[in-house]
This record gives sequence, structure tokens and C-alpha cells, in this order.
Amino acid sequence: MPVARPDSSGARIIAHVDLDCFYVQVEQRKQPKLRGLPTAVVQYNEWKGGGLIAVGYEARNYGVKRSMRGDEAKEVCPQIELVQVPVARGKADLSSYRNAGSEVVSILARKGRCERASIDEVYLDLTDAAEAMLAQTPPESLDEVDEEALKSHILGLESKDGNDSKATVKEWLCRCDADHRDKLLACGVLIVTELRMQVLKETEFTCSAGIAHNKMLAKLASGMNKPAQQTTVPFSSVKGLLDSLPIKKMKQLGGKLGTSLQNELGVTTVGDLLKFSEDKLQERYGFNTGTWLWNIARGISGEEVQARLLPKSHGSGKSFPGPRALKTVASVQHWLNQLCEELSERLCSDLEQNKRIAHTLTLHASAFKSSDSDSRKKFPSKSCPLRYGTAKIQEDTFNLFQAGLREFLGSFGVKTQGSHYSGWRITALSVSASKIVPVLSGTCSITKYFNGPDKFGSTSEQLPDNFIDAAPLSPSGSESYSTLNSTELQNELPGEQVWIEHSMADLGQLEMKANTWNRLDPSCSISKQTSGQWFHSGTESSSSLDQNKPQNRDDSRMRSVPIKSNQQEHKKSALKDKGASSILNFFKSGDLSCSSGNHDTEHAETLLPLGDCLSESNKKQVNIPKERLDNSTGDCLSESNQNQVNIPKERLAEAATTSTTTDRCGSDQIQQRSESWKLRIEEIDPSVIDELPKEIQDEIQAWLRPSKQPHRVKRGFTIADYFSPSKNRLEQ
DNA sequence: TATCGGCACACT
DNA sequence: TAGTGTGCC
Repeated sequence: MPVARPDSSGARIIAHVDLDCFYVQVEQRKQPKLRGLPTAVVQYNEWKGGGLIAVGYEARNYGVKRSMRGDEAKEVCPQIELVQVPVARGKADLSSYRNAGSEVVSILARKGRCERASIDEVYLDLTDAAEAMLAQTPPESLDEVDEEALKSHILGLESKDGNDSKATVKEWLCRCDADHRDKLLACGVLIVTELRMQVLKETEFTCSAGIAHNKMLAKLASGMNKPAQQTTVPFSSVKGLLDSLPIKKMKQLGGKLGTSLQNELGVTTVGDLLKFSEDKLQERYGFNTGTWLWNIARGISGEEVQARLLPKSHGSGKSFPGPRALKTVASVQHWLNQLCEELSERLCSDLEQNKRIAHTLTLHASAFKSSDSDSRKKFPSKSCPLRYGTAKIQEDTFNLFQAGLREFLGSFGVKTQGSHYSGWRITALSVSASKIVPVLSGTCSITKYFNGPDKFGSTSEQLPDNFIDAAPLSPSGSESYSTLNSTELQNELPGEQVWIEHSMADLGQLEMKANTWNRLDPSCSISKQTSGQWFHSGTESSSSLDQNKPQNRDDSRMRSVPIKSNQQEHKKSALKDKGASSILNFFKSGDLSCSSGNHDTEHAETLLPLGDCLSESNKKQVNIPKERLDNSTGDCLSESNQNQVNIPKERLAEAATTSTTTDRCGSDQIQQRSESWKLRIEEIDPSVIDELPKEIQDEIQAWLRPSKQPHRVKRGFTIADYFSPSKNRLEQ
């Protein structure tokens, strides 16, 4: 249910930017020959030609609709070009669209607070930018107004003389006698025009936009003139707009609430809501929703544009409609494993690129029982703490499924442990990761963690659970992102002290349990298979269920003998390291993914038997021959900067919005890679080490007693030296 | 029990 | 918190 927010004081300038039939545009950019042709994007092809998920404007002109199947679209428009959504692991893979969306976001974020509302929609708070423009170069002072800006639609303007021709628009934009709100809005129009042109120039994507004084109105406006146009809603036009607006067109009212308003209160337009008192609406729909309804009827919406460029959760799901419903535990496990692989890969990318970790793993399923009266019962969602590493995610997810299934089936659950059909069918599965928090830096040192809980003092209270701490950033290469961090580091980085660089660690968890270490020993870190322990880390029941699914189990042998299911999967699945790696590997990984690019090839190879979490940019930076990495990277390899934006930490988003890096070749990535965090090893409390799992202890001891580790560092060399090949050689 | 897959958010 | 439900694209 929607909730009312207090309206903020002062006029705000809010834009809603919507990419036009985005998936189609992405595909047309991939295949320029499709430009201008009636095109739609379909998902799957087996049944009735697949479902349309995006329809280009040319195809819409033929009557093609998104609700159609591919076959139907062909009937309506025989020449339509149907492009299939990429498929990976047997399911739709939307990553190319996510990445394309990120490109756009990083451009739009330059001008103000930016909220990524969906894969193809963004809200911007341009108030500051508009105020600045009004103060410095107000529209009325301009001799020329950009042609594109003159194509804007100004709601209410056309009614005066029947059109909103360019001359009229120019006059409106440049009025000297306009009130402050309209002047700001005019600035917003110019700013958004510029942004849209920039998006087109840099990404080849067109978008539509709405400019208004709040999110609700901006959103309404962006849909009014499409594609590739923009509409603004002056304050004076709000009432006229809402009075005649069908209630279902209002965001949040397209579903049951809107239906209820229609059926129970006889409301057909938003304006009709004005007839009801706030009390009445609250009485019927609750306090919050009632107030929200009362407000939106008046064009009031205090909802802020959140500074959020990254998603708050990641999910991977698939449906199994009709006869494709899953009937055996083995098939469920197979698909869960596929979904988990994708999720794990995305989590690793997020960690690597945005320095964020997710804390909760959730399984959703839809099911029905064909037999009894319970068949309508919902399959319960289940969640648990998220442990990084594909194998762990798969294991935990399967356990969640089993728990859910037991509950779903009630007392009969026990009998379904085998793979025999027991009257249930699974029609959809999805795995998601939520509670994603940034890995903060600067608030407290990682060393405090190693010094033990007593030294956390009050700072620990400020930390999120499982907080990963980080000392200041590496001095090299972090220009625009953080001069602050850069200088901090210069002060804190003594020449000869012992440092370990790392990119990530679940080091903030105060409970010093083995699990702490297991949670973040991701398959995205380097995969030194320290023992066979991970091989058997699955559930007891799983081994018998996977007999014909060889690609899904831990097996280090698989890394050199990949079993490929299709071309696209090949590279990623081939060398997957699902085993949990040790903390040392973990730190090594961090070094590779975060330190600056002065490693020499020889050293990089030494450190990089397998680099699951390396992005392309990492590879470039560490100078590893590409062919080597292509043969050794695994499930965390990010081929592009998925979800990566120029602003790695949300709390710095505002400050960083001036960044102008959008180079697809990865200069922004390099910038981010330049971050690294350091650990002073002599500060590790020995008693803490004792509590760690044996293999971790061994490795830490290895750091502390380097002479006992051949092929590591000479006594007297620092661990930092070991990880920093440009300075010192490895002992050979 | 063929609209897919994926997000956000409110409520309890 | 975990789990449910709604709603949007």
C-alpha cells in the first residue's frame, strides 16, 4: 500500500527519465540492421513463439502488443523481427539490459541526485542544478535555446493557442515574468534536454522524460509523449491534469487498490478523489494510504528521490508453466543450482565492482498439489543468512527448498525426500539476495576486528551486522573518486609496515566463529582448493539427486574438464570454483581486484591460478595475458561492468555525481579498482587466530612464519611485498 | 497450474 | 526477523 510522505518545503525540480522500449533499443544497438524495422524482444521460443517483453514503436504501429506471444505478433505483423532474450543456464539472462541501463544511469547521475527506479527508469532531483542555472544563466538571458529543448511539451501551454509550437515553448521557457517555480522548471527542461542528448550521444539510446515538481507528476509526464520526447508539468497545470486522469493511470493505483477505488467509491478519475475527506479515505484504506490518496488527488507527493544507483537486491528466477512444472526433487535441485550460479555471479560482480555484500538469501517458489484440497496453499518463502560461494548458496538454497517443501506438504513431507513424484509440482523458482550493504571504509579499521571484540568499543554499534571494514584506500589511481581517501592514505601508509591488501572480508562479524570465515570465502576469490572438504559440502541428500547433472557439483576436476551445456555457458561454467577458498586466497583475490596496475606478468601469474572474480579491467590491470585468464576465470568473471556505476558508495553518491566517466573501455573501473584496503598483520590478536578453522589458522600462521612457506616471501620481506611484485621479488 | 523475470516496498 | 502481498516494468 502506498504511504504518504511529508512534502518537502520549497519547489523541487524532479525528472523521470524512461528509456523507450528499452530491450528493443539494446538489441537494435547490438544489431543496427534492425533499426527502423518492426522489432520485438521475446523470451523463449518453444511455446507459441515465446512471450513478448518489449515491442518497438514500429511494431506497435502494426498493432503488436506486449501481451502477445511471438506467433501472434507474426500474424499481426508478418515482417516483425523477433529477437530472443539471451539465454544462459537455460534461463533468460537480462544482464545485457542491466548493463545498458547502468550506462545510462551513470550519465544521468551527473546532474543531480539519481534514483534508479527500474532497469529502464530513473528519477533525478535537479533542484540544485536548476537553482544554479537560474542564478548563473537563466533561460531568459539566453539568445538561443537548443532546438531539442524547443520540442518539449509544456502541459497546459498548448491549450492557450491550440499548439505548443517551438516559438510558444521558447516564450514559455524564457519568460521574465514567470514565477520562481516555473523558472526553475524551465531550467529543468533545459537540463533534461541536455541529459537526454548526452544519453543519445554516448549510448545511442533515446529516452523520454517528465519534468515536474515531484516524482509522481514527473512519472506521469514522462509517459505522455513518447518516444524520445519530454513533457513538463507546470504547477498551474496540475489540477487540470489530475482531474481527468483515469484513476488506474496513477502509479500505485493500477492494481487492486485502484479497482477498489473504482468499485467501492465510484472513483474513475484522480479528480474524483477530491470528493472524499481525508478521514473518509483513512477510514476505508488505513491511515497512511488514506492520506496518500488525499494528497495525490491534489498533486501532492513528498516522496524524495533516493540517491540510489544500485539495486537493493538481486534475484534469479524461472517459471515452469503448465506441463513443464517440476515434479522431482532432482529437477528442482538442478534448476536451483542454475539460478544460484547466476545469483552468485551477480553477487560477486557487485562485491567486486561496488564493494557491497548481501546478507540474506531467500527462496521463493510456486507450487501446487494436484490431489487434495490443500492444492491452493502457498509454497512458503524461506530465507537464511547468505554465505558467499556458489556451492554454499546452492547448498543453502536447496535446504531452504526442502524446508519449504516440508511445510508445504505438511506431515507428508518426509516421504518426498526421494526423487519420486509425490503429487506436488513446482511452477516457479526464484532465489534472491537482499540486505545488501556497502563495505564501508574509514569508520573503523579492520585491525580492530582482529584485536578482538573488546576493542570495538562503541564503534561496533554503528556497524551493520557482518560489517566489512576497510582501512584507507590505496593511493594510486584514485583520482576523482576520492582525493580525500588518497590523502588519508598518504598519511597512514608507512613504507615498511606489513600490510595485506584485500578487497573484501566478512571481518566485521563480531562472533568469532568458523562460520564467520566461511560466509565470505566466495568462489569469487581465488580458487586454491585447499582440501577436499568442499567437495562434500553439499547436503547429504544431494549426492544421490545429482547423478545426471554433472555440471552442478563441486569438483575441482571439472575446472579442467568442463562439461558444457551450450556455447554461452562454456566459459563460465568450465572453470568454476565452487569450493570455498581459504582466507589467504581471499586476500590474494582482494589484492588482484583492487590494487593498482603495476603488477608484472610473472608475478600476476604466480598469484593467479584461477581468478574467479576478476573483471576484464582487472585482467588488463594486472597484465595477465588474456588467454591465460580466459582459461582460468570462473563463475565470477564479469564481462562488463554490470551494475557498476561511477559512484561506488551510495553514501558518497551526491558528492560523486560530478564524475563524468562513462568510458565503456573501463576507465571508471580502473578508478574503482584503485581502491584497496590494508590490514596490519602484526595487529592480529593471536588468541583470535586460535578460534578460526584449522585451515585458516594454518594460513595465517603461514603469514606469520613466512620462512616455513616455500615459494612465499623471504623473512624480512613484508606480506605487502609479497603482494606487490613491482617492489620485491618472490623467493624462488 | 503459460505473461517472464525482476525489482521495490508496506505490513505484520 | 521472516514471510506475505502488492504493484510496477
